[in-house]
Amino acid sequence: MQSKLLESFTFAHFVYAELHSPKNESQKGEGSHSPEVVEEQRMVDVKRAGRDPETRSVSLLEQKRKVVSSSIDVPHARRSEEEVDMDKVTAAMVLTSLSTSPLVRSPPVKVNEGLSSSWKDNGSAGPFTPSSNSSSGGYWSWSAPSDQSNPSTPSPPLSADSFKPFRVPSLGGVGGGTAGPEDPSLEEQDGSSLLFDEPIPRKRKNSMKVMFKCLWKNCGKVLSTAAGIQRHIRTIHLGRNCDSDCSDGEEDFYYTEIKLNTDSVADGLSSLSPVSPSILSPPPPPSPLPSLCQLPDSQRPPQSSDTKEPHAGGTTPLSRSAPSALYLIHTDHAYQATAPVSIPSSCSNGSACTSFAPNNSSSFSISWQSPPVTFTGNTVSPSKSQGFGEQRSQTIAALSSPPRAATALSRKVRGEGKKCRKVYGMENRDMWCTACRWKKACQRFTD
DNA sequence: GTTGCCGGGAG
DNA sequence: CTCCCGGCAAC
Repeated sequence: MQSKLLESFTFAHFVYAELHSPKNESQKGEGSHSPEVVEEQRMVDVKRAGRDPETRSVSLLEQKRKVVSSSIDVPHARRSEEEVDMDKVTAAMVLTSLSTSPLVRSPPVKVNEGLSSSWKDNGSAGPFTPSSNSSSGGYWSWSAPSDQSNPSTPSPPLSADSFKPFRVPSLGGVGGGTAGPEDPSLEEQDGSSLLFDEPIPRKRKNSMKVMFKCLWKNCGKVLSTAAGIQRHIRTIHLGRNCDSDCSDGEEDFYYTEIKLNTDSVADGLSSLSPVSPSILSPPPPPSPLPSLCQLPDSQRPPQSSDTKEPHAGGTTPLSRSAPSALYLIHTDHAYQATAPVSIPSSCSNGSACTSFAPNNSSSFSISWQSPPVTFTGNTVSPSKSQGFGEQRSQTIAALSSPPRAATALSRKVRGEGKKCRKVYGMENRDMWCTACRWKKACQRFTD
């Protein structure tokens, strides 16, 4: 493994190898390091692929989404011109690879752990340890601080569209120089906390489903993955047949994220949309379980707060040729109109409902800025001249909201009488009525 | 903190 | 369907 690694680092990244190879044998004693190795191998692949168009497709399939975070960090850390170029290429490739894999969201946890450990190792085993300075560390010392500054920045992959930021380098030619180091560190906190608080959350069906809707005129296609929608836009609307290589990220402006509350909505949507069921990926990872809200949060911020930095830099294409986003945005609100019904229930505990925080409404998320402007009630007006999208959405709203409202009202008030639990106690649980045993409404001592 | 129980998962 | 439990709201 090590030798392979070294080989692959021959060109631009011999540096990288230099930093690692001396330590590689000794540093492995900490914990789960196999992921690390794999991760590094992946990174190498990406880099190489950036250089070699032929290997690209192969490596793309292999590394998929996981490279993402690492690939963005590396350039940040060392900003040589080469690295910048690589950065662009890498970002583009990541996009491409993502588009080939609808699985983007499911497994980030494990990956991140591996990643973070890998980066931490980078930091700790870096050339700054006195021992390693002997060889070549001194020369590269300039890069080491940045290595350490963002050692574990794996947060991006956490979210569904976390890859968006990676498009950035290719967009504005950020050049790696302007990117502030603050953002990674900030993200680091969120990501890690989210990740490590609940390593293996109980699998629970999430009622939230994130879809991505094409805003192009008369299209309205809805896909379950951002990558998919990007590709759709790129190929169908932007007429670009080439890979994401030649994409400048413009696609991002032509789709929007939709959050669907209920399964019924999702079903309705999926059945309405021309998406083949096979493309549909499972609902967003149920990972942060107590933080049902938190999950969507973590998905949204990357889109806005994180992407904001680059996007704010240049208010780009949106203005020039945004498709008839208007009616479609309206449609989106119609989708969201179902949200107010459920949001109180899921967010009333005040845990993490920052998804609608004002700071999130960056230039990117037009659709979030002006909530139910036109769609204020659950009432479905029997208007006949509805737009296609509108009509669809209203149907959906009508489908989804009533049950929600009903359930909100129908929570049984707590009975004041003693129940099995109180009467018999926990130790005599077998004497409880079955309902009590199953934590249902007591059947024995009804009120 | 405890208790009742809804919603939903597992089998 | 039974069995169980997370998590919420009321205490």
